Amino acid sequence: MFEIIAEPNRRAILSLLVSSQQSVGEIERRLRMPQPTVSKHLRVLREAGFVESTVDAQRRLYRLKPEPFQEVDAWLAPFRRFWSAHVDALERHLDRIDQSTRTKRKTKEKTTRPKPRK
Amino acid sequence: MFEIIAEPNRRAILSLLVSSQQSVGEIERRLRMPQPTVSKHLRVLREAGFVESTVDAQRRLYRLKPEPFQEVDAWLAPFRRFWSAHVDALERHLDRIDQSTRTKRKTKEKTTRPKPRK
DNA sequence: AGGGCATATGCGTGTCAAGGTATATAAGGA
DNA sequence: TCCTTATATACCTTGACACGCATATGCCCT
Repeated sequence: MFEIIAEPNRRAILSLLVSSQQSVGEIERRLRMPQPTVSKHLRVLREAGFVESTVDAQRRLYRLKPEPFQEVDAWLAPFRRFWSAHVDALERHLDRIDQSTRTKRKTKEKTTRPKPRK
Repeated sequence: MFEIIAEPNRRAILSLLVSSQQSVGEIERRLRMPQPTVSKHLRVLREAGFVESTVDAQRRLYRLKPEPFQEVDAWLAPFRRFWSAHVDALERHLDRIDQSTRTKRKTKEKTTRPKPRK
């Protein structure tokens, strides 16, 4: 599953689909990627459950499926608990990325974290 | 960065380090992985900023660094907003994984669904 | 039916990364 | 100093995969 999102073109496709569903041609056009490449990546994404497609005449409309993303999130969970212990230097980092999100998150996450034992 | 965590052995190492820092020998022993393999993966992880090491006599103690995980989380963020629109059957799933996080997130996120055009 | 558009698939090729084995570096203890 | 432990690196081989190109499949329209 991680191998799927390790491929930059596939991540680009996923990021494109997050706004709304797209046809193969639209993806090809927006990402300036040869059509067989798009189709092949879509196949991989479909078989991995990241996307699904519906038929619209000759076109196929692709859209995201939530499950794999949740699995990634689930894998990330233990590490999230870990890094919330290190909220010092990374506050600045998050500030740069998204000010408002960081602020909200900060108010609701307290730093009660497992310490390194040993 | 995604290529880093795409490798199963590396994910195993990261999961092992989440509890506490470990020496190369401990990782080798616990994961039953040849020592050069461990060292090579640790090198990749170190150069990608996932881990750092301190010297303890002849040993090197490796521990996690938070930054790359935050980046993964940041990449996941837009998709998280997406899948929270599909919160039906997966509610139970998330409940099992992390009760408090899910609840908090849900309160602040609205359901903005892309509509099927056509 | 035939032609054009939209998408999928097959094949050959090059690249890159992981594993195995051997060896190098370095610190500790006798 | 010599030996042992701990970790890192070098070299080679192999397999997976992404790409380009060509072609196949399928639907629409006239």
